[in-house]
Amino acid sequence: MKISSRFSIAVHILSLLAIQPSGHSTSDWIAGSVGTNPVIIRRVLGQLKKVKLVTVRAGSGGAFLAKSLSEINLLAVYRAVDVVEEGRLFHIHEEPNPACPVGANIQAVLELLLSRAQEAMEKILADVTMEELVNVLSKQIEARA
Amino acid sequence: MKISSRFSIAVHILSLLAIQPSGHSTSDWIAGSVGTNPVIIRRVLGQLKKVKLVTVRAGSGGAFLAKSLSEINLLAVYRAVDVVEEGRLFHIHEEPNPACPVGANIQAVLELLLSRAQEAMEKILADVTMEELVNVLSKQIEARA
DNA sequence: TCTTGTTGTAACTATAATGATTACAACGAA
DNA sequence: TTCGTTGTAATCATTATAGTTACAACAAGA
Repeated sequence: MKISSRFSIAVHILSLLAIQPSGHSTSDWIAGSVGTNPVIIRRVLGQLKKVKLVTVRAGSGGAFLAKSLSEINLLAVYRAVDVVEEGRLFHIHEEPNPACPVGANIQAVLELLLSRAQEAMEKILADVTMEELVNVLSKQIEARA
Repeated sequence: MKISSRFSIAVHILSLLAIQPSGHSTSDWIAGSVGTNPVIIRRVLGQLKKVKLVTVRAGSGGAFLAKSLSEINLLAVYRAVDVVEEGRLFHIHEEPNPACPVGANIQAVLELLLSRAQEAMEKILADVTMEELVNVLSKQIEARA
């Protein structure tokens, strides 16, 4: 099991739009940087557009950031691309036997404990903004230039 | 995307073995409590056996805890059933364009930041023992009895 | 020793998600 | 009006999950 690469692709797209704000960022051009098909990019852009993280120009083409980087955190991106149903990172088996004491109560206990683990993960995502990420990325680019 | 229910099934099995240590815990009987097929149970038991969390009696049948509950934490169970490849909760797109500054560096940055999120989640799992879980479960059982 | 119930596994199926791709109508600016 | 682009549907291959049948190997009691 892995969380869909839609998430990392979305972060890649936002980074491009931040670092290359002047360019004509068409789905074709973005796809060239991400290494995938333009349709994949359009689909992710559609999801980012729906939550107003980007604007996309139909017809003439091009995508643009709709918020400043400091206003975008990774959890918002993660939610936007819908890679994990909210509160449902762990799949708890759905039909334990209600006639068995353990079966009747295990779901509630697992939900309680596992949601904590999930929340810890999401808190880290919420605490990282695209601004910080782009800073790290820019330093990395300079260091290897 | 969801983390396979093998994990929650494994926790269910261990809870049963803890709460019902006297019984004859065959895969058939366990399957009745979990609400699935005995073969599913045998496969999970096989994984738990491999890391010495349980012993299983071939022939005459039955599974038994091989460690005390306080020695088993949820991360060990999670690892045992192999639901997430180590360090790979997030699938980072694999072929960004090395000729593009962002493409050439995004993987390293994402790996750094996302592994932190993953580690935060796993730390919670590591901090919960089966002993604590069974305590919570037992209280839940009593409260609803 | 034979019988019985169980485990361990292979093989197969159905279902769902992912990622890629083709195709094309709708759009917008030059 | 043309041309490049977006938005979206449809299709496909691949993979993982969960369930199921089948059966050899096994262990212990009768």
